[in-house]
Amino acid sequence: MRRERYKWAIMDNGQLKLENQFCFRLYSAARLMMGAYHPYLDPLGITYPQYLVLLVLWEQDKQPVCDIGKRLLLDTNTMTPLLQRMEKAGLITRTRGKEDTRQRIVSLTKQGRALYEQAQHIPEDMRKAVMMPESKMEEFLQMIPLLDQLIEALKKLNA
Amino acid sequence: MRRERYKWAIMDNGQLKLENQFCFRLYSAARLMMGAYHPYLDPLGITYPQYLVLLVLWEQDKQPVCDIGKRLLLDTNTMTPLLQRMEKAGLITRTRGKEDTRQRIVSLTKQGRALYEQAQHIPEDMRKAVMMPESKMEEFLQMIPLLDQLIEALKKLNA
DNA sequence: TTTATTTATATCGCTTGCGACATTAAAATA
DNA sequence: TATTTTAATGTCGCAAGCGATATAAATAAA
Repeated sequence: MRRERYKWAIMDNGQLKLENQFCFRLYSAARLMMGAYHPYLDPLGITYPQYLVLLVLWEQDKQPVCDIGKRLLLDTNTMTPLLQRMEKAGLITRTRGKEDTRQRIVSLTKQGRALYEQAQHIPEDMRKAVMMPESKMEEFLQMIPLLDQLIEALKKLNA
Repeated sequence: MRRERYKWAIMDNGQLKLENQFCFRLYSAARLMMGAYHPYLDPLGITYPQYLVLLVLWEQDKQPVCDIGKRLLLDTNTMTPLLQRMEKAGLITRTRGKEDTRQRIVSLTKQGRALYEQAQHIPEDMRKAVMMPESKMEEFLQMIPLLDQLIEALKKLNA
């Protein structure tokens, strides 16, 4: 009994409590945020990761799998099945690279390109839905450079 | 051509670019952060979500599934299989509730409790590994109240 | 030019996460 | 008490993620 209390005193400073877990907050916020996209992505028939792929392709069509993966920080073991599903859904095509025959060039179909118009309102709608008091916006945006720093540090760490 | 440019001008203000996606940052940071836990969780033979369950049980043993789920913001369709795997791994037991026979009371096994000691160093190790310059710590911690606000807003939104 | 190495993609297996739905028991209401 | 509603758990199916591993093509090195 006394040993238990002693152990607590020297070992546990509360860092193993859920409330003190920075990562849990990140993990929860990310999950809930993806959930908040549902009302806007369901009508388009796409998931959030598929939306991310489309964002990349809308910026620049006809990219090899690895380039898209680099933007999204996802490896091919995630990208390939994801893209296969999008191909089956008629949003993209995957053709062999001409110069580098190993590559798969991902291109938007007419349908995939058409979704761009329907997606226009999403960022604004999400902003309104989530960061309800408009005044809070600036506070939330403060996180962006911090998240970017964190991501850069983690990219190196996981490399 | 001119129509394209016009459309761009009125519809696209760059919000559909990946760099302007707040959620993508959250999503990436959360994934990379979980990846950063691997070196510390693999030796314990647990995954990050399993670690979260243990955090909750280490705070308070013998809880029904729904209470753990409420803490982790996860529904039973996620919790049940997760707990079944943890039971199979010998970390917990799942017994029927006495007062409320619908409930499954989740209890730590000796093995599950023993992991508490081995987990003591994890928070500090993660901090050192990820937020490398100690000076940056305070900046990162600024995100906590903002993430909490965001999570609360999203909980209501997804409810 | 062989040979070794790296790169791009893919497959397999397993854990999560979650929408949809089913089941049973507790609680509330008629 | 009988009935309705709610709550706790579970199953099913599918989309992600990701470690491990395979394959083939491009590149570098010997």
